[in-house]
Amino acid sequence: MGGMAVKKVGRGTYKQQISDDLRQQIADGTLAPGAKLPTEAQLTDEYGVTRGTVRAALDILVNEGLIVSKRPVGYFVRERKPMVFRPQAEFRPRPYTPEMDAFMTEHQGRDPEQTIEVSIAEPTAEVAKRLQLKAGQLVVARRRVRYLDGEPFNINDSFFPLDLVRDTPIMRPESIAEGANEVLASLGYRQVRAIDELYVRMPTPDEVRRLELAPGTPIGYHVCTGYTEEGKPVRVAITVLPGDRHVISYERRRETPADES
Amino acid sequence: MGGMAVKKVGRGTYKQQISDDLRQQIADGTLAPGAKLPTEAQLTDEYGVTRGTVRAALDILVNEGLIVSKRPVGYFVRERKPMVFRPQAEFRPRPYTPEMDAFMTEHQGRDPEQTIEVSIAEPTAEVAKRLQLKAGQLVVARRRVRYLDGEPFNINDSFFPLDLVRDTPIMRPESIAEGANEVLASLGYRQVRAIDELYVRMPTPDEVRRLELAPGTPIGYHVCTGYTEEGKPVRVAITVLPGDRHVISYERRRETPADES
DNA sequence: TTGGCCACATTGACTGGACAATGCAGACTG
DNA sequence: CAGTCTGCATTGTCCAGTCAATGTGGCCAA
Repeated sequence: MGGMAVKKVGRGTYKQQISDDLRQQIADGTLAPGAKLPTEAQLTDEYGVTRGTVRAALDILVNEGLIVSKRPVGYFVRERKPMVFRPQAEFRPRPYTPEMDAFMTEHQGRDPEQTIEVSIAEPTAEVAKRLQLKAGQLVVARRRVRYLDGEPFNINDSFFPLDLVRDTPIMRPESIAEGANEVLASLGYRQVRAIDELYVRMPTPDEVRRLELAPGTPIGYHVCTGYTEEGKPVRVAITVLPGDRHVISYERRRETPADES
Repeated sequence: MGGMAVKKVGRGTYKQQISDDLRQQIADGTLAPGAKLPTEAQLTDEYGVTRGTVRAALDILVNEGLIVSKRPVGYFVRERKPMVFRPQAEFRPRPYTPEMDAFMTEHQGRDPEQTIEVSIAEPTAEVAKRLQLKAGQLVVARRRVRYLDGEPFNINDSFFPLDLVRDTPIMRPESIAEGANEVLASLGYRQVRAIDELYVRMPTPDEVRRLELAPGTPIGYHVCTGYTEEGKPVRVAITVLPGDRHVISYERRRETPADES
């Protein structure tokens, strides 16, 4: 066969074939993370289809989060190095087990920053329900965007009933050295229980913008509700975690030595 | 204005405009969950662009998981009603708190099924690392697909070191009444600690097929490693959770009454 | 009433173009 | 040598069309 290498027919449509081939090459390391893919024009020649078809194939991989396009340079295999997100950290300072480190890439020597914005607002239905607020009750919203090495890493919005935290350090738009939970505790609202909910979904355009997400990046939407000993909810924290930058991790211990399902 | 309603120019490209308009209508309820969108032809007329452009706009929404196309009927707004996935359930039978029910849709009166497939296999690197296996050591893989109302809900693959579970009920391809964990416990490998890792990503084509996922559906990839009192890992369970069908939930209690970050 | 057949509306896949936008590298200039 | 400009390869957007695949619903016959 001469110069015109036209791939023989395989299974499925052209765009399926092309994206399958490329996906395979990414999986087996032929195309390593960070590597440049063939250009659209090259793939057009190679498979003997039009550029539109090649673009459709590449779009599939983009939406799977496997590649990104850097206009006008080319397409590249994405690389991901997630950091560990541990919701338990606030209740459990450092009872870390050595086994964990084995399969997790820690972020060390990176440069953390954050922006803080505090406002008094009407709670969304989502927040009002979890804080068990009556109509008209307001909340204090502390909105943070956290950066690592200058890149946005996650969004963290905390909500407190206004009645509880009026004229406290929580309402100042700056970092709270001792932590917001400690401030609540000193006000008599020590949290002893929390419920975490985690939703997995695609980001809204707003989240894409704020977190500078590449197409095909899903997010974890983490809602944490903190309760006092009496069962009163005093805090809702919503964290948006880009899937390509986080691993969420929990450590659990058996509590009842007896039965299980 | 007469019949030919051509939308005036807004911000961004045509496909951005069109997808933004539709997304807005979905968000504010003009297009309710389950509602049918205008056809491609209608949108083509309405915006005065070609069908290719309209399709590009619709593709955006499909990949955001907001709509699905039902060929050849039309596009529809997706509806999601997630069930609760509680990794803690195995260690913590029913210490349920009433607050939880408030914001979660429980699955009741649904028809659960599952398929089970057992094999002896070489562990993947992912599994071998977590089970701290040496090269050549084999594992028993119990692969399950769980269905609810006839639809696949999640994939659950459990891996055990072959040495530990040879000739036990774990190797039989049927449901284990008392639970695999109890079998392990009776063999002297009672799990008292577990580490959960959760990755958020787009599914592989294989996962799309097995879980019958609609395009634009991300997944939660949950890896649970169970340890005995002595710190020996005896079980790795990998669960693939479609984002549109699950909420992952944890309940936490303060353990050290003292400090926090 | 029931079952089968078929037209039709609608989405899916693809062709073959055109022009715009943009980062990069190499040539040019001071 | 440093800075600027410019050509160019490459991706982004869009047009105007063709043919294929497939549920749906209506029509018709048994």
